[in-house]
Amino acid sequence: MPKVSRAQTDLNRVAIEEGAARLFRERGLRGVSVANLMAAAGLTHGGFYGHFESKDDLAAAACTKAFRQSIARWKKRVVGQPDRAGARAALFEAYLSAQNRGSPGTGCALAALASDVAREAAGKPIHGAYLDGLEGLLEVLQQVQGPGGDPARDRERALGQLSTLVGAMVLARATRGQPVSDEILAAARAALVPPPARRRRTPSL
Amino acid sequence: MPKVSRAQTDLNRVAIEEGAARLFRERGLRGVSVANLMAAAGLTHGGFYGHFESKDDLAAAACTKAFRQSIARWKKRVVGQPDRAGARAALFEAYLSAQNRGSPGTGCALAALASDVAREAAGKPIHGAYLDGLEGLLEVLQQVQGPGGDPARDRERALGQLSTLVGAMVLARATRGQPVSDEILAAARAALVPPPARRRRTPSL
DNA sequence: TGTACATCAGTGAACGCGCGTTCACTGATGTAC
DNA sequence: TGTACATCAGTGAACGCGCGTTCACTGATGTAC
Repeated sequence: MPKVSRAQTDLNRVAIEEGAARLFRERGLRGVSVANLMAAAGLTHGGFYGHFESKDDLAAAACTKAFRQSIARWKKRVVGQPDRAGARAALFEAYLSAQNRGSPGTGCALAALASDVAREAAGKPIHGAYLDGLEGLLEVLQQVQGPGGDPARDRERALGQLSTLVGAMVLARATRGQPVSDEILAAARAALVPPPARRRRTPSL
Repeated sequence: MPKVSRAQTDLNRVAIEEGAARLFRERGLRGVSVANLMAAAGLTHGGFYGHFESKDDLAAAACTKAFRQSIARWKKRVVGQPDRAGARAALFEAYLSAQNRGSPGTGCALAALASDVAREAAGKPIHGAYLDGLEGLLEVLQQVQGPGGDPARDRERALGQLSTLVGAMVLARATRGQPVSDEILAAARAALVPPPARRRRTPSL
């Protein structure tokens, strides 16, 4: 039909979404133009509206995609841990790493897009995508609380931990290159990972 | 000299900075134009460069001003509290309120500008202003830790608390209007203000 | 299987618009006498 | 105190540029026979 096969068209759409998921997290919703987004997929800007209704439409799709990546990564980290405390420690240490700080484009959308979503007009489609993503990450974290807590208490704990994780990451990124940036990540690890649990992570011969 | 007295010129500069401190926090550094900033002070855009070298220059000045406002407010809240735990509780409850969530323009610059500062190029003047502001707020929080902790431990605790505060606020703002937004603020209060200290705040007849 | 043709994904010029910054000009203010 | 004039804060048009979106066009693909 067109200059490109249907299969390639589908691949192009995926490439646009994946590039957008990375670029929006790196530079913000207003820091990337439609032309930038298409160029990242090897295309020119004119074809954009064959794939998406608007930039807002793609922003919501990219947000959903970014959260799916994070949720899958969190679940993968959780399995294979000996217990819930170990699973939490594994999540927190990975989240609060210098590597995660330096890679917003592949990191947590919760931290990367929070301010952008907060400033978007109320009706924009990204709000729903962000909310769903938050609930998805929260569910993973909630299931490694306890043991023995009631679900409401576990959800509250998970929300508190999520706040600390996200706050530490946005502050560490805003102060990148300064000593305090590392201090922030270390302080959040100290607050979230109790010393006994941390010691247990080293092989106990 | 010009159409306006020297005294009025100084007042105009202050008005531009104060409007900028509010607008940048509300809409982000790229969400406000020079024309918007000048209009907020009742002026037209052409005169901007008589006051500031560039938009980046004003952004740094506005950031410093915003932090000064927050630091003064934090200090004011701390004095008059019976003890350090009470002072922390007063700070946390005020910070994690629905009112603060709804007023980013007059709220904490740490939360409002974190993502914007993280995305600014390394050499931009706002980085220094943000760093100084963070240290200023941190100092207030550090001095109400303990009692009896060593300064390094107090600083670490304060950085952890700051992370939770900022993370809860950016997440609550990103989910404004949804039930989870209130849940986040409540969860952060539960994590930061221990139940005994909370109970002590109610008048004990 | 081979051919003729309709389809439509992608291209690139163009739309109106707002951006940060510059600059010739204005006219009330501050100063010199 | 009154007058003449130099100063410069503020104005608004203009600069080149990039934005989101539209659209006439292209030409390889998929289809009908």
